Amino acid sequence: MRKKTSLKDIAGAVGVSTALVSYVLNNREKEARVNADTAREIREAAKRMSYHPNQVAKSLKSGKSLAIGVIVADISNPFFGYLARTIEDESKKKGYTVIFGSSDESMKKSQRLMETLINRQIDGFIIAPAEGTEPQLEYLEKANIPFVLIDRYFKNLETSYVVIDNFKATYQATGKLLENGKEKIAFVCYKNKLQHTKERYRGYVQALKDHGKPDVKKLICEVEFNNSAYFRDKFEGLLNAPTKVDAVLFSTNTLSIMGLKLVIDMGIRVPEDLSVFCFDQSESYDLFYCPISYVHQPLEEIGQRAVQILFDRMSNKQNTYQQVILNAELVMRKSCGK
Amino acid sequence: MRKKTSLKDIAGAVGVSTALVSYVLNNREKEARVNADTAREIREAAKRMSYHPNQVAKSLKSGKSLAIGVIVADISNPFFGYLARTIEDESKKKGYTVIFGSSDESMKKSQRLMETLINRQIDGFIIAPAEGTEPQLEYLEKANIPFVLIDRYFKNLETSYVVIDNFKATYQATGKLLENGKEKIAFVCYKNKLQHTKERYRGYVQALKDHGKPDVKKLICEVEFNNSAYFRDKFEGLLNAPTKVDAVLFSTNTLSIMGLKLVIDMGIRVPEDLSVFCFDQSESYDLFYCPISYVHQPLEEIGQRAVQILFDRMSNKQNTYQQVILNAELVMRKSCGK
DNA sequence: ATGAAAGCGCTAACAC
DNA sequence: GTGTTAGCGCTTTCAT
Repeated sequence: MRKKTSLKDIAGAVGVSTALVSYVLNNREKEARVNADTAREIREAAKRMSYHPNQVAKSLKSGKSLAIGVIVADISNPFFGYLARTIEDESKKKGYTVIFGSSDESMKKSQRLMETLINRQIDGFIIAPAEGTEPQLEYLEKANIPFVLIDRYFKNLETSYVVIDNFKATYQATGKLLENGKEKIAFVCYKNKLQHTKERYRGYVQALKDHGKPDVKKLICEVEFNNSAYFRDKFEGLLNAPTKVDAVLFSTNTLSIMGLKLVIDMGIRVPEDLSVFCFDQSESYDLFYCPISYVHQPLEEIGQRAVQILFDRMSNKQNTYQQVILNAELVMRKSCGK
Repeated sequence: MRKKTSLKDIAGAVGVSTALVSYVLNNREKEARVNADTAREIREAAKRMSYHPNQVAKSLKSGKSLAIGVIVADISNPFFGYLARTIEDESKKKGYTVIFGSSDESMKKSQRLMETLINRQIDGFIIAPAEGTEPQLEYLEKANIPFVLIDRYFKNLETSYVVIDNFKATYQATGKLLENGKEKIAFVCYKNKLQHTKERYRGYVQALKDHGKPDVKKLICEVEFNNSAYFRDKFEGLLNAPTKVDAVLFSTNTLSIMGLKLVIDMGIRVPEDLSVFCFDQSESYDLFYCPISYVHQPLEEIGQRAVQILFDRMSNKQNTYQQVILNAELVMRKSCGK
């Protein structure tokens, strides 16, 4: 069993042309008015010879790959894993295959990934874009390859996207901590120029300002990606500083986890010594000794909407940009004190 | 900018044949003795016209897709997410694209996934096989499509695989609990016939038997996949039973997490009231109020070895089956009492 | 109701 | 050194 069965093999076996076989196996026998008996014979032969249509040949012919590319920062991060899973399920329903790739927030890797997928004639993209990837998106635009951004977007680029209202999310979370009487609320975020990062930052700052606390410089801890040693230093420094932080708001799930580990290591008690507000979701928020309050993103809806928008675009049902801003939900637990 | 540039377009622009363009852009100008100037012109034109080789056409021609398929239970489960990430990175190094899919431990979904990927002319598979998928693997074998199993394998099927010594893992973990003086050690596992499940079960039972405790019936909690209500009932029942369990060994990460949540809800103190030993890895094992002991699988090595074996097979360097059994590592923390 | 044939983009054997 | 051409497996138009 070396070689795969092709349409031609079946045609030969049944004694008809490949055209007929093609019609029948694509269930288009009616419109092609194929004889019912011939059709049956073809189907039987296909089954008997265990025929599998060659999607590569189909794609070459049709110009459609029936595949979409999904670029996230890291598929092993549960945040993206869950998003990816939703996208996978949703796309499968429409007969599409999904090809995932991790960019590690790197422009270079994102570029390579995108090229690979473009070479594979991907029909569309769903992307959580890394910093500085605007030109890559502009290229997609120029090349007329539909795409939808998730999680982040670029202010100066008109695209479709599905994100949450990040400003509101941190504004409200900070507000809750303030309501609970916290005076020195720290904010931990990544250092980058991505829209979602900036919005979360703005939301936090604005909330403090609106409560007569414009002096935030010493409360903010900006750290680099993929550098946990740096994070440790920086955050430990903040907690030990004379500022005497009494609450902290983490702006992503990875930061939250790293932060909580350090909190344990330092023997800091939550919420007695420190109130904590996290972001995204994690099993750990339930398992930490003090149940963690967090900003919950509707990942399933984000994935579904992104797929919907992409498919509308790909099928030309919709050729305007769609911009969806969803609300995050504050899940209140004991960790933000009282 | 509607249509993509093809070899022919470049050939036309430069005024040469497509053959030359093909040689040059595949860096085979030497062996084809292409004029250096012509080569330069071709490269320039390719760049100028932003040429991207059509991988679909290449695949059709060559019969190789330069893609491998990876089937796991659920890409959103960090265990598989991490494994997937390793496989992605490793494959990318060799110029291959990876297509992931989640089977949800369902034979049907696994079957559909496999067909989709076969239609796409995938060059090889890495699979964490679901229960009852032996026929699917036999089909791959017959169709001469290379594959490597990970995490699980089938005793009655000769295949390549990379797994851990599951018997030893639970045997040793149970041993540690016994050493710590635990008398009634419960075991929580999924109810299925997969080899890794059975081995973990056997390891636990054997350890108790070797310590003169052959009576394990009342200590074992077997639960169904994707049924957390069922788990809750069953496990809560076990903890409340007159048996008075003083330790519990969970046999997967998902069971561990569900179990720990219940332990918290029930107000059981670890390790005072109950010692706990978990499986796989999770951020939560560090963040639980009592650091959790666990059986750690070398995920990175599993992924790397699987990719290596698959590529050796695909390049015909190796046409025998490779069976790798790695050791898991016991990470000892406070949760297993003293 | 069915078949012949062109062509999707690319490679490679062969001719010149 | 370079061009011509067949063909990978499939779809689809046009004859018959």
